[in-house]
Order: sequence, then structure tokens, then C-alpha cells
Amino acid sequence: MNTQHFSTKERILGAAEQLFARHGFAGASLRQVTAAANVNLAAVNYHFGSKENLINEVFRRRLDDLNAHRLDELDRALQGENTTLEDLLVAFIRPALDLSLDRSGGGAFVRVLARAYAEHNDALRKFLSDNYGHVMKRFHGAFSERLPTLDKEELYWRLDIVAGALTYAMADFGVIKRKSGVSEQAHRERAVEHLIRFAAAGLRAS
Amino acid sequence: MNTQHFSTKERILGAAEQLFARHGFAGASLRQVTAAANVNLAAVNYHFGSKENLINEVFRRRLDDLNAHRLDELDRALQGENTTLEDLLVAFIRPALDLSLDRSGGGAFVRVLARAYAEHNDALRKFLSDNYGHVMKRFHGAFSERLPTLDKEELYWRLDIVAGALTYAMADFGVIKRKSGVSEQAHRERAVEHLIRFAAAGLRAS
DNA sequence: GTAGCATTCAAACGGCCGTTTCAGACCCCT
DNA sequence: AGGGGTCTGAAACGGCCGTTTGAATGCTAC
Repeated sequence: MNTQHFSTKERILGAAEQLFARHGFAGASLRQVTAAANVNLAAVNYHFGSKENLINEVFRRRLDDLNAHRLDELDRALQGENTTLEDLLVAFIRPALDLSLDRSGGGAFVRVLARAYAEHNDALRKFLSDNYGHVMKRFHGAFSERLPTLDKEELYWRLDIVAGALTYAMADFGVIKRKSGVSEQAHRERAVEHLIRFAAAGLRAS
Repeated sequence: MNTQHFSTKERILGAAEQLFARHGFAGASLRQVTAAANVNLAAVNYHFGSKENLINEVFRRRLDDLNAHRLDELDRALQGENTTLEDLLVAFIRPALDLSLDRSGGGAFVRVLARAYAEHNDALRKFLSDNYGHVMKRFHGAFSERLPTLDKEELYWRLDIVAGALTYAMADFGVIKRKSGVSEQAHRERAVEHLIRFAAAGLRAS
């Protein structure tokens, strides 16, 4: 992280991600970001135009990949026969888990994402819905086929709950403390196992 | 809200709650708060000592009530016979819903609570766990009796997921847009109905 | 090698931040 | 009427904020 062979832009994005995760968008200043990135203060406005645009770029960098992986996993799950709800949930959740575990700051990003939900910012919401909308639609269709008796609107509500619980689990909001012998990776993986069992049963509720 | 017959302290707490919900703790300034409360800037430091302490008081004012109501509802649910999981979930969730619907800013408070989760601030977490811990323990015991085959740790995970999904639903994080004809109250009530069905099934998962 | 462009740099801009100060207003008690 | 609290008021404190400037630097192409 922040080693010299990354470009100025990349170093800023990495440092911003870390600091936004830790202190929030308003709480992390460009002076902190540029200091952590080992970069001149003016570089942010030179490369990104403004702080707000930097925030957007932090999202764009990760979300494109995340959504592509989700759709890949969905296609792969649908190719097999007798695809279960659990398979679909894994296709949705696994890419988020992988992202949260990657070495280069994905763990910080999932926390930034949770902050974005909390912000309730209209521009950010539109950005997220533009980036997520078509993915949610495809998953909704796949779930719908496997839950033929479930009302379509009810399914939307339940998928929304799953997305919320996933955000919560990935961002480590919960009150469950990580045991000292357990790595952050292992903790998150356990959380996801529980979440998948829970969500599959919740989706099947009559 | 903020009418003159409330005390200066109460007006500050109400305005702070609204603005913290909308802009976050770092994003809402004491100048905005005191202006909205129609109160002198120095009144915050006079009555609360500091901004950080004001934040704590915003929580204390609501959480004591919320937890007391939850325990009341739990006692009432346990007095009946054949108490179901759904009864317990209602005892846990209903007071939060009521709070979110009350006229005097409870809707803002649940969003402030969600912000607190996102903050990941150690002092705030300790404060919340001190205030929530004993409540969670009592609910865990009640759920545990009705789910005798479920591993105790697994139950903790699942209750944590329920709490997360509840926070998510109350704070209206979801992507589901409120339809134009539906009031914010009705929207939240619908969300809770879905959540209870979903959570009951999730808790029962083998 | 030098023109032209992209990038970095230190410094400064006006503006808002949380907090403090201290003078005045208010109110209750004798 | 006057003294002693509690509370409010306007103003100022140093400090950090996001952004802009303009000069210095590096690099590429001729």
C-alpha cells in the first residue's frame, strides 16, 4: 500500500479508501489523505477535480469488478442443473466476500460501502442504483424462478434484507467480537456461512 | 419541534438528532445545530461541555426508553403460553418501530443509530454494548428455549443478523423506493412485517 | 537541446470549525 | 433593593478545511 511504484492517482485512491472507511467522508480531510498517500495536497484537485469526485472514483474502481464477478458467478451457477437458492446466494455473496478479503484494501472498501448506505445521499444512491440495478434485476429473476409461489414484491423486500444483512456482516458492524485466535478473514467467512443458511431459510418462508 | 416552550437543552438535542441523521456527526456543525435550535452557539458547550458529549446525550435520551420497552414487551410475551419466535421478534422489533414512528424525531434517531454502527468508533461501541448487552442476553435466553436444537453460538450469529437487518430496515437504507402514495410510517411498517417473517424462518433454519 | 505538455510543489485564499471569554440579562431569595 | 445563582449573548480565539495559484520540475518528441 502506498509504495512508490503505484501512480499518484492509485495512491490517492488507496489512501482515501482507508481513511473514508475509518473516519467517514466528512471526517477524513484531503490533507490526511494526501499525507497518507505521500502526495502533494494539490494532487487531489489536479487528478480528480474535487473531493466529491474523488469519493465517486473510490466507488467506481471497485464496484465495476464486484458486479462483473457477481454476474459471472450467477451465469456459472445457472449453467448447472438443479441450481439451489444457496447456489444463487453464494453467487451474490461470494464476490463481496472475496473483495473484502483481498490484500489491497477491499476490506476497507466494504466499510466505505456501508458508510455510503448510511449517508443517504441522493447523488450517491443514484450512482449505486445505476451500478447495481441491473445486477439486482438478474438475481431477482433467478430467485423468482426458484420461488414460484412467492409474490414478486415480497421477493424484492427479502432480497433487500439480504443485501442489508450482507453489508452489515461484511462491514463487521455486528456486536459479535472476533475471537483473538481468529483472523479477520476467517471471521468474515464464518459470518458469510451463517448468513447464507439464514438467508436461504428466510427466502423460503411461506 | 424547536418551539419555544422546550428548554434550550431539549431544543439542542432535537436539532442535533435531526442534523446528525442527515449529515453525520462530523458533517453537522454546532453552528448548524444551534441555528436550527434557535439557540446561541455557546449554549452547546455550556450545557453539554463538548460536541462529543452532545452526541452521547443524543443516544442516552432515546436508548434507555427503547431498552425498557423491549424488556417490557419481552416480559409480556413470556407471560402468555406457547410463546412463538414471532412473538419474541415482535417484542424486539416493535419498540424500535414505535420509536421510529413517534412524532418527536424518533425517525431521525434510528438513522443516527445506523450512523453509529457505521462509525465503528470504539467509545461509541462500548457505550452501545453497555446499554444493549443485558437486553440481548435476555432475548438470547428466550430464543434459546424455543430453539433447543440450535447451537448457542449459532444463535448469537443469527440474532446479530436480525439486529443488523432491523437497523437497515429502520434506517431505510434499502434500495426499495417508497411508493408515492405510501407514508413513511406505512413503509416502515411494511418493512417490519417482511422482516419478521424472514427472520423467523431464518432463525428456524436447521 | 529545446519546445511543449503533464505533473508536482509550496504557498496562499477565504471560510467554517469547536471552543472560550466575558459582559449582560434574568430570577429567586432575604 | 440588592446580592448570587443560572443562563444567554456577541465576539473573538487558533486551527483546519477544500480549493486555487503560479512557479518549478520532469518527460517526450522533434
